[in-house]
Amino acid sequence: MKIKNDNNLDIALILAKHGLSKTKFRIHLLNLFYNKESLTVKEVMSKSSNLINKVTIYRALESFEEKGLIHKVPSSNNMIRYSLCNADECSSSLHKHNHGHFICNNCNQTFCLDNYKSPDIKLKEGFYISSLKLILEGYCKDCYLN
Amino acid sequence: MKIKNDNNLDIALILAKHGLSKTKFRIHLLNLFYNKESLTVKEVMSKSSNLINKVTIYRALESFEEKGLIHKVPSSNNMIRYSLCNADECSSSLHKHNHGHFICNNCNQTFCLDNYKSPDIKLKEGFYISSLKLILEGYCKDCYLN
DNA sequence: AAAATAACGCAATAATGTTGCGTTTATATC
DNA sequence: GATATAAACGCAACATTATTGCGTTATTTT
Repeated sequence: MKIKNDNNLDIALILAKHGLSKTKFRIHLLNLFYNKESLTVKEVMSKSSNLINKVTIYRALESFEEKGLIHKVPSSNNMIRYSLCNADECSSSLHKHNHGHFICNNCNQTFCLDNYKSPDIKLKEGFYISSLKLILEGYCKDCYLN
Repeated sequence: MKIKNDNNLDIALILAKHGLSKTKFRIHLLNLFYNKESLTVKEVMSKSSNLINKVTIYRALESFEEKGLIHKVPSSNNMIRYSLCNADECSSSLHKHNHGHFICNNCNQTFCLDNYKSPDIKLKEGFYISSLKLILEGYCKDCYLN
């Protein structure tokens, strides 16, 4: 039986296509990403078995990023946050995400702003852009009112 | 004699206007910001006397931010980066920087992209935006070629 | 099935950030 | 200018987040 997520995607196949071994944990991890906007190491920990070692999490995230599956979302607190890549637009060398991210200062939930299109930025000659991201921070509906 | 930076600004006066004590270190720190685009704690350390305690640095940056002098620049590594505020547009409660920041992955130099104007983002009802930032990461002229 | 490669777990360590508290320095008041 | 008040500082201890080396286990390739 194939392992599928809520969106009916074949998670194991996606791992294979990106040259990643399909271990129990990595299948679980990729599923997490397909079911949530973005994740920090801490959040992955809390959504995984206590048995999984933190080193494994760090290394899995590193591999996923190298293979172009996920990318870092810049944030103002000191925790690295990862988000699924837009399969068509990203490669391991260039991450271009033309949607913005909204991060709640309180609950750390992250929302993608799909309707935002990035501007056409022109840098000075010689500069190389490897990623372009719009970051909004504030309070989400739940946290702002309470 | 008044202490002035390269731009001929009265640093001590700026501190006073923001309700901050003008200690040797804080004058030095604000000068650093007026002479460089952005700074991490690590960079402040290396540009300060060895005698200054790291706790003092953390607390000074926190105060500067609370008083609306500097703001956090989101980044993808796990180091908090601060940048001078645009005096007219920022208060302690709302940091709106409608220029982008380019951060070099190699040397960590940060460049302001003044010619970029942020889009007019509309979030769902109930959401509150406290900051809006465009982040570009890549390689600067010096690091890309070498 | 065996060999090669990738992933994992453990333990130790590094790097970054925080807290409490007593002391010093700067600012405000007289 | 002296005194009271408040802010900033330094130290030591601690907390959190991230990394490294290495031997073992699991997955993939042949």
